[in-house]
Amino acid sequence: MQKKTTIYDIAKKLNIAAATVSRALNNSPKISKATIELVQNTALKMNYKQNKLALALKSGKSFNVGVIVPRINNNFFSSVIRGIEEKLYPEGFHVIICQTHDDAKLEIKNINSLINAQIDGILMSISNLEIEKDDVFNKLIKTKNIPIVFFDKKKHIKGISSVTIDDFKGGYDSTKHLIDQGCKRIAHLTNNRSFEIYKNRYQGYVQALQDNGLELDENLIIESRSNLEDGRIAARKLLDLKKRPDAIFSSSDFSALGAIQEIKKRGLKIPEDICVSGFSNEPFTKFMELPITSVDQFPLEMGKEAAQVFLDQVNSGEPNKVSKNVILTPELIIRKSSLK
Amino acid sequence: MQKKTTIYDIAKKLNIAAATVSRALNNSPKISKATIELVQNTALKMNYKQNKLALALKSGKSFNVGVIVPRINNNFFSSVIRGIEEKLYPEGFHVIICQTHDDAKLEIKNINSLINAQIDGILMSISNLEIEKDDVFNKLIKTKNIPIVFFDKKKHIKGISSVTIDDFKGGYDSTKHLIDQGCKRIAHLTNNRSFEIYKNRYQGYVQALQDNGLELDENLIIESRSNLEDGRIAARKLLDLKKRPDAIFSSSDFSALGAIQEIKKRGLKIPEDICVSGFSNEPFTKFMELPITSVDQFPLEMGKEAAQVFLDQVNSGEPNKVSKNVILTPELIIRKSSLK
DNA sequence: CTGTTAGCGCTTTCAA
DNA sequence: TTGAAAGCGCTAACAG
Repeated sequence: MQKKTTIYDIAKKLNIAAATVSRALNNSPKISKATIELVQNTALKMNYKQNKLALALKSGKSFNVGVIVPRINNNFFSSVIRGIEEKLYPEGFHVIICQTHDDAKLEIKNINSLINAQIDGILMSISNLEIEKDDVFNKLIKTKNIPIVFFDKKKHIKGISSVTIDDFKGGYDSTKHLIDQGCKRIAHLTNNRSFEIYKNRYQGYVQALQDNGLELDENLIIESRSNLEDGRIAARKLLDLKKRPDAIFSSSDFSALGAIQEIKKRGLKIPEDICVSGFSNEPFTKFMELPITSVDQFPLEMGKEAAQVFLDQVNSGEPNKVSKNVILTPELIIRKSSLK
Repeated sequence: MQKKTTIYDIAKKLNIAAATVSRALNNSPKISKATIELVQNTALKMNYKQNKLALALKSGKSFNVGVIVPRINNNFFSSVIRGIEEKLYPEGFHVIICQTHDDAKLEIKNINSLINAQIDGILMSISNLEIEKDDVFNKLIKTKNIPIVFFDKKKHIKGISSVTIDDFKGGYDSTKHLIDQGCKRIAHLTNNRSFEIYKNRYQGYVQALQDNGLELDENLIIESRSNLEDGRIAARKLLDLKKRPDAIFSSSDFSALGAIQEIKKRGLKIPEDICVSGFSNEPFTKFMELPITSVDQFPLEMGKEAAQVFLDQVNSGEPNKVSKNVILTPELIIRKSSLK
């Protein structure tokens, strides 16, 4: 194998100083056109590749940003990531993706790994609240001078920016739509309401009921995680009630799908007997034989916004002085599962 | 903001040499227990974090490996990545994920970005063949001394390892199963057969027909990409034939789903009128009201194997001397869509 | 067991 | 317009 060519190799070959090569490569205005051209041509010929590591060591910037998400194999997160990439690539940043698999320990580990890798910032959807995150983040902000941007799931921490959607509106609109369909007993599949997103969707649901003179029945509110199995279990509970619901607003497409499977299994008809709506507008909601009403969170936009906030902070010079909270507006997508 | 602490800060505080600190931090056996403990404790107190960049610059290794895939938002690729992570994290490597979105230009760009980031290896599912990849890769292997491992989609290049599944068997088994169901006119949705995976699935299909005395009808073979729309289009063509098929073996779950949608739209019954099977065992094939027969490619295993091959090469000292071709065995998962 | 020194590849003062 | 030299943080060879 042949050694990588460095600016010294070029310098030696041309009998000039390495510093000159460096400047020429960077198109410094202080260097004569002739030298610049000469250097750049020889660099090309010698197959020179800049060593970013050295640059990073020197400048203290790595031009890498870390993105932490629970998992990448769903449309929502992978779209957010795509949005981040689209915004950041042109600026010369690379994107390092880490998955937490909803494991708090792994999340902390990921953060530390990223710090070690000298990333210039972290964009993340926080996946755990049990550990005293504030400490971790406060240390992060103070010790290093690294901007952090939360998207989707956030925690309110001074100095940390966030990009979220108006989950309250998402919950409100979904519920209102079900009410408009004539539903009177609307159930809600919620999730850990320590997370703002779930709390807000829940509150939107409550408000819509209230605004329309419907009573809040605690029996119709079930906490479950965002997966099929939990959706099925929740549906079972609801269908076993003496007075079963005539609609379900789920804060997750996955549990909505689970619920649908269970409802059908019992021989009930959707939307005739029970209307169902989900949240996130995952592609499968559209592809199903029975397409599912859902709320689009504009993940691509969310990613772009998060990246923009990061860029703003980095470019501001004082990364953690300015922090910003962006709230995007979601859109209810009405499909067969709730359309009587 | 406070400057990051370096080994020099620790050294100064303890009145010892930086080298000693470095050794102590690395648990060198040449250092007294007392010093080691002292150093490590002060390091902890001073909130010292090793600067991996400096380490990388020094050692020439970054402990980062790059993974390049067309996209991360499908189960297959995200599972492979998960497998890679599981194998590599414990070894101290980090995983940088890049998406090509099937764009050849972007793929080359990604490779170069990764090289620039000084990654220690590349694991990838190659997504384009049109550019003279050999050159790119040969240069990569010779100039740098970086191991490359192909998984899923590969190209046969000397010195490059690969981990794939036995696609021939996947194609053969699927077709044989359809034949066993009594199907006589079995169509095949293939894809660009310049890629070995599609060629092999196709050949398995052909062989199964032949072994069972069925004739190969070119009209029943349609080239399409792995998405719903292409599946629909292909199905339309097939259903418009004078003698329409009684089964479809698709080399993609996505186009299988598209085909199913089209078949239903025409009022035909699955599996009664037409049996359908896909490839990849994407989760939705299981969740559908009509679960789809598919071929499991064991992506988690594939990722682990690819990572192992990478580790073997790195640890061999001469990364590109040893290359290895691993072939995993797929499994046909039979579901309603093909079970008469 | 520990210190000194050099060097990974690059940029950036300071001088010329 | 260019060169010399220092330094980013770390490790490793050599010396003691």
